[in-house]
Amino acid sequence: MANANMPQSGSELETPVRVRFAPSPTGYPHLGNIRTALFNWLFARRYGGKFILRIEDTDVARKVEGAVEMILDSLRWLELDWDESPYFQSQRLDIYREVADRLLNGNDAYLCYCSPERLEAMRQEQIKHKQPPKYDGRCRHLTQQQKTELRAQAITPVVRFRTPLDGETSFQDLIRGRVSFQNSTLDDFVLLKSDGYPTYHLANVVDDNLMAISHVLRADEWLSSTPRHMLIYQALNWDAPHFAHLPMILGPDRSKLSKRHGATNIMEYREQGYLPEAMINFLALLGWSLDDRTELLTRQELVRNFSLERISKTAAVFNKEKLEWMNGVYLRQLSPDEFVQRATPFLDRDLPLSIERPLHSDYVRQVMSLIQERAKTLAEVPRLCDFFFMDELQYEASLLLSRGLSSESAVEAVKTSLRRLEVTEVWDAESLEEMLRPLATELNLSTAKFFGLLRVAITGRSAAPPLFQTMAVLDRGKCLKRLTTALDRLSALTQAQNK
RNA sequence: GCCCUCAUCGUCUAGUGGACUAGGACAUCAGCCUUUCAAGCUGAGAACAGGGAUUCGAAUUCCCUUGAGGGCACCA
Repeated sequence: MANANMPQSGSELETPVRVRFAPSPTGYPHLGNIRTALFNWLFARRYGGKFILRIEDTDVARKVEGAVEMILDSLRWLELDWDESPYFQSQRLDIYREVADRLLNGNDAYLCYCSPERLEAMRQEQIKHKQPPKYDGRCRHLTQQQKTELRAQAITPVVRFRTPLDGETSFQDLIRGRVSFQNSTLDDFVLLKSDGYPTYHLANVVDDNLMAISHVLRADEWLSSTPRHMLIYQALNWDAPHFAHLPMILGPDRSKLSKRHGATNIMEYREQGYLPEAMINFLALLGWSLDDRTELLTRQELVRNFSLERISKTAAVFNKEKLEWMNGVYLRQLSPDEFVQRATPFLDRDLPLSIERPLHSDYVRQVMSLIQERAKTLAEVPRLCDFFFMDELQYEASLLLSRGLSSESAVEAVKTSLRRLEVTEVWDAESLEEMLRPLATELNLSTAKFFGLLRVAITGRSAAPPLFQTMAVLDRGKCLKRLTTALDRLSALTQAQNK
């Protein structure tokens, strides 16, 4: 791999590292956008450089309300802090105009009066004839007289770059090596639109130069526009930054990430209960690896070890199961207090409204200690523990009779349990187990059947945290009440069966 | 259609000519643990796209084919 230009350590840098994340507010940021932001951030932090945020809002028509805030919120959520307050290209129009004029004066650009309709028709025609769609250059060689006439028609022209007709343009990509393009396959692309806004190509080059960007780390989809950018740099006599085109993140169908791939907006992962530290770890491993075995890395470890050499060239399919697993690992690593703190907003949000707020924090703490190792996301915490908070449990009476338990022995078992529990002195998990385990033998039931029965009676479900701990957290009153209810449901069931 | 890029288990990846009977992780399956679930532990199956060439020796280098992705706007 060609890494001659890559910084080896802070002291050997030819120029300070300055990278940027340059999203356009035409949509909400998704996994791919954020992965790009992360790699830029890691690169800046690794080499003691600057991470710059630039909003590329040069498309007035496609601007999405709230997108800028969403971008900033995403970066804040993941703690990808930027060093220079966000730049907005829409506030720098005069700068691009000036550079466009300079290109015009140097004959590296020209005014084009072609209507969008003509261009569209031209493209259709080219596609129909299986020709590559390219601007045909009609306005490239206008005579003085034609120019005067067109100017008189009050059409606002666009500025197009005068792409060399032959030769080739190549550049060194830090990840892919040398990449070359025949200029003849390029066309005279637009630099300045008729609304006075620059296109991506112009604004991008101008700002990267003005902001002294040293390395452009961007997604692979930009690779084919890089020769255009190189041509602009050359025409302006500017040094180009180093380029590194990152492998794309693909949806499960192996196509570019888009709305139809589900949770498109990165903030939805927060809603779904993913931890930012898990997101960072997971995203870092999409296209980068430390070695042949390390999966779990802290932010600090990522910063210390990140390097362009270890970025892979292959596009990666986003694998949600692995994210879930990793999130579970991070959840279990949290201290109990921290878990409570992180889970509480989700409990407030998703527990049934009938449950009184605010939740009792000591009680929540006890419940969470039983839930922490069972959750893969914070969003599933409420439904894992709602029975701890509810008054009435909804469940099918038949659920009490799993594993071939007869209703007669179930009734007997619940009755006996109730009698004993009513007089149990100490209500903690250990005492409860000491009392109930021998009872299974006494009732001539397997522990699986007996405890399974009690579990459904106490929690309303067949899968729950360990029975005795659950009973201990719920108080005696609640447990006895639930057992009584279970008894009622069992007799109702028996009566129904006998009819 | 043209241009560019990429190609190792289902998925993320390790691998930079010999240490590869190709390693790890997720997922899957089986077993253990166990009052259920989860976690944990043990184990299993699972890949170098195909064909040439270079070489004493190719997952690793080169070429071709195939496949995949991206780009070809007054969008970014």
